[in-house]
Amino acid sequence: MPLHKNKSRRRKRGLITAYEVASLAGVSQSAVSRTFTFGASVSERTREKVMKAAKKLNYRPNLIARSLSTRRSDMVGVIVPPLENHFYPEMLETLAVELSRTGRRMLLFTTPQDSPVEPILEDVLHARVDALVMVAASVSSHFAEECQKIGLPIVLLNRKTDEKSVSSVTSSNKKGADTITRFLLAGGHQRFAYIAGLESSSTNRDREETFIHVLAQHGHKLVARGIGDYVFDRTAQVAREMLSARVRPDAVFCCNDHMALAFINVAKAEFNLAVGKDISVVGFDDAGQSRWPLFDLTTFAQPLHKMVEQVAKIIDNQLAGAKEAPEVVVPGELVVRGSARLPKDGFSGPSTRRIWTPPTG
Amino acid sequence: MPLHKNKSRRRKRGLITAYEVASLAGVSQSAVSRTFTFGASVSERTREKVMKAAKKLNYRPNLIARSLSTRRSDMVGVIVPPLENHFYPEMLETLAVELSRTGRRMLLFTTPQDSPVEPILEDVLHARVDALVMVAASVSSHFAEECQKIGLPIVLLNRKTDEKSVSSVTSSNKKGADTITRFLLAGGHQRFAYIAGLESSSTNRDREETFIHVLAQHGHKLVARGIGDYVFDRTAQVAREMLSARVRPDAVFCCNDHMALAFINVAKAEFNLAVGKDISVVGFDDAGQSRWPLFDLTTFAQPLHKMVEQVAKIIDNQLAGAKEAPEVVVPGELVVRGSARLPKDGFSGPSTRRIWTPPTG
DNA sequence: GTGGATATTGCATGCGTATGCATTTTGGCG
DNA sequence: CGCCAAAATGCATACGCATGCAATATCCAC
Repeated sequence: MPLHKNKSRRRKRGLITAYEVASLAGVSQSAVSRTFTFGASVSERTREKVMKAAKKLNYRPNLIARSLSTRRSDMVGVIVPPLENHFYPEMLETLAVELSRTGRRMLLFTTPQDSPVEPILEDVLHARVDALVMVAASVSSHFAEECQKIGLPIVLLNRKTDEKSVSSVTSSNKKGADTITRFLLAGGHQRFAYIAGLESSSTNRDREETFIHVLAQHGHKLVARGIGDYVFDRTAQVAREMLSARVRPDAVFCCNDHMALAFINVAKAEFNLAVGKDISVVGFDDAGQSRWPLFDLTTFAQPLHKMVEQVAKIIDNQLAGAKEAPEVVVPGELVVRGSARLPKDGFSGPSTRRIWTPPTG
Repeated sequence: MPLHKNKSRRRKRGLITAYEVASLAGVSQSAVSRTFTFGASVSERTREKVMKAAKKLNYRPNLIARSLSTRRSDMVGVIVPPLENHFYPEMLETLAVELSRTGRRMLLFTTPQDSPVEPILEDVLHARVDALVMVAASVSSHFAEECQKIGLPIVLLNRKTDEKSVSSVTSSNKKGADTITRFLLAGGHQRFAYIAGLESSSTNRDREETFIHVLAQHGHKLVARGIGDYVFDRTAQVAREMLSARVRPDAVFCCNDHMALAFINVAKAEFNLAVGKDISVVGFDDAGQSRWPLFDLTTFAQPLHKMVEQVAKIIDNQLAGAKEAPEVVVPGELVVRGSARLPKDGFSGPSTRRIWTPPTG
């Protein structure tokens, strides 16, 4: 059956290859490869011939094949926590831009609420990414070792770890919590409450410990504490209980903006409170919604761009052979809006963005 | 020097290969490959030997190499619009789960506000993804042809197109707008306003045209119209103008929830209006924030999961060789909350989730 | 012009897996 | 125990590109 013999490899997905371009351009496949490899040695004349042929055939190097050959995929695995907290979509977008800027692509993995990351990590490993960014997640020592063994750089974003082989980028959580506490104290508050995120998270620990500590230094302790687990609905429930209690706090520090937003929702909509007057609420992150008129949240801003830049830099260094896994802490600042009563002084910055720093001394 | 002869190629990133597993298991590399290829022909005995060796060496097939060989990357390119609108992070998460469920990984590309997708598409193409999902974006005919030529399935999500080679999944925009309009009419409203998204989007066209049309059928026309471009700040500005105008609308249909939230923010925080009483605001999507106490937004819910399931199904079919590019429309429903004055009747559904449908006839 | 240094080029091979094909083994049945 | 179909296995090669190495071509100074 010669009919079937039609071996014209009708490749459905098979695109133009370097060989075909080489053939059309009258050069070797190597020349084509070199034309598309930055820094390779090709004469201008050859390059032009190749480019012309490539354009004509609409050729682009097959990145899969390139990866196999170079043993680099130029892909970075990114693991994100539940995106309900809008700070993370923002981080994700920032990360996407930054990775793209450094010539890498992003393989995204999400983690459902309350579920462990471990199973996902398996997937990520086999995808042959060049590096791994874990947003607001932690790593087991087992996995950390595993990755170190195969030379896969891991960067934690918005979390820290004790693993020496794992890098991390956070903002100054302790400094932030310290500033917030002093800000609330300077505002003359008396009854402090804390709403915790996941208690296992380093971020929560740093912020809460500092809050408690500085309060204690000034002779205060919490009148209430709730656990929101970084989840809106749980936090809303905590808020209801806290606002219904005999002793109602007049200053609530929420471990992140997302929970602060939940708190404000309940305070305003269900308890008809004037937030910023009847009760002060502060958050941490400076997620976009904090600027929404209904929230107008005073919060310690994490410098998203700088943090993400650091992530990219760490990845670059590690892939370039750096051995140390840095633990980067980027400074943030307290953005003052209307959700908390104001101290008399300590303000700075342009009028559009009010920054507060504790009085020195 | 037998010592040095230990040619154990200390590859930095090079992991265990099928050959090494084969060697340890005492079989051929083919056997190893077959063990890890679903449906391949291997005896139970061989499989066990291989698995044992694989486990011992911590081996997993190199997906890059597999892709090169099979000409399938099992990656789907996903292009998302700015995530400021929280409906999209939700969609993204849903999509991530669904893709993962069907054994695919997600290569994510974001698009900055107000910038064209075209340049990104180039990137995506060269990444050798098996399919492309474009969320709330449109395609040029040029690109559509290009993709069809190389057999790359494209699915638009939350947008339609005239390109016959491009699939799309949307919810019933016209039905939704129709229901919303009748709901507002049944609620006895008199002065209608519309806030448009990007005027070039099919979604906006469908919703706006239907709104205008049904209003006209009942002898009404808009008293105001603004363009929010799906952007919070622009919408807030539009809201300010609209609420300051001589004739203030009593029913505002926002083309999506995100803009409705912006509108409510301004109405409540800046104009001190009781939304749902002084003025009715409805949206479209049922983004998570719509349920927040401060918004309590009445909105036409797009069935996120079903839509995403359809996307996965289309991809499966296309990769299995299907030629038609379906245009799927999934039905949604009006979720009634407190942001708009209620009609007397027409309600159904469990008490926890109030659904309204226009009275028949 | 000439020699030698330098830039360019092509050849051949490797990256790690999947798979067609030929061969061997297994299993079922008489 | 033998025979045949079916299952299992191994061999060899392709996937598309990058790159070390050796062979040429080019360039520059003298």
